[in-house]
Amino acid sequence: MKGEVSKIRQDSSYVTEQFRYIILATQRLGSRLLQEEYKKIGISSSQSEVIQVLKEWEPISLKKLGELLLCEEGSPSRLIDRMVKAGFINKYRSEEDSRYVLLELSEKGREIYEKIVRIDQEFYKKLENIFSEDEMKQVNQLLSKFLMRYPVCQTLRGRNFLEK
Amino acid sequence: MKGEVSKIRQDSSYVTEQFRYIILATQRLGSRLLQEEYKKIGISSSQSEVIQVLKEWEPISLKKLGELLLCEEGSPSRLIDRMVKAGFINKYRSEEDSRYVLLELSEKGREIYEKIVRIDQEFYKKLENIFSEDEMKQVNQLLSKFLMRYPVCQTLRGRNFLEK
DNA sequence: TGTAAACTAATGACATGTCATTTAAAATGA
DNA sequence: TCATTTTAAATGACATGTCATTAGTTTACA
Repeated sequence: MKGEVSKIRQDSSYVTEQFRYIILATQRLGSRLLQEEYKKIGISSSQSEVIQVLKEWEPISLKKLGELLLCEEGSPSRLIDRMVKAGFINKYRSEEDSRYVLLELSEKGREIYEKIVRIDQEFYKKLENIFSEDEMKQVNQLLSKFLMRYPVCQTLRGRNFLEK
Repeated sequence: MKGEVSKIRQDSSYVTEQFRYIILATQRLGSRLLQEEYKKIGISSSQSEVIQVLKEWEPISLKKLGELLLCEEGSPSRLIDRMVKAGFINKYRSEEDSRYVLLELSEKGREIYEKIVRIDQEFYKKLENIFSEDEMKQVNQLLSKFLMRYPVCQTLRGRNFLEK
């Protein structure tokens, strides 16, 4: 029986395949759990990430934002337009260089930032109930070996999630 | 300076936040690297997953497929329609129960399956150059603690990526 | 000084993922 | 036997992610 055969595979390729899908599943599940909470305050995960990056680096250009975001590459124009429309962000052209758009959180954006922080802290508590700090540190260090070989490590360093 | 402050954080919440984003970055990077390869043979990651699931479980209903896929929940009608259109999959109504649609790989689907396997094996070799088998096993076991608490573990067990 | 190159942002087009709703078929129960 | 409930699939609507192209501004260089 076909399903049965793969059940007993223990070759390294299988472990690697398992690794790949477990990382995928973990990310998706984590993302879904957070989306459920963010939805209650009327934002998406991507918007949450934008708000947190703005809180820390505002005012910031669209390009710089794009460099710091994990959720999208390039110029996140449409995501930002929707957030401007929703009232979370103020956007204006730079007076010094009209190529640049500058972004900052609005009052509403600051308010929702506080809610995001609470949601994230609750989510982190859930994770901390499952994993010890050492276990997470170990995973962080191990996966960093992979991440450091690619340009995404710049984004992570920019966000202080990876050391130099 | 705001960026500086978070750089020296070592509290557990920070480790957890780091963990969250490193998992996200790892999944996205892995996904992107694979997409680059899959693109060369004219498919997407989701289509690749569908083809691999069909190869192993065909013929299969849309609903069953949806249960086994990590890339989408519910009834993946549109993804399948595009793959039927592209010639990878044959689709027909069940004679026993017309609610069911049954799916199987076409000849073209079988051919591309062989290419997918090669792409995946190359990708796994890359991962195996970075991580030892023990390291990946450890990550698999650790993240399983999280996955097992949620329904996604059924999907993973169905795919033989999680033990009972 | 004027042109070309480089840079930033926006847009087009499409696939994907999510959530809700609708449609059609089968099962259940009175 | 018929009405109701359940099930499987399809569709609507929207946000997101990707890749390519376009438009406008600034910089560089001859």
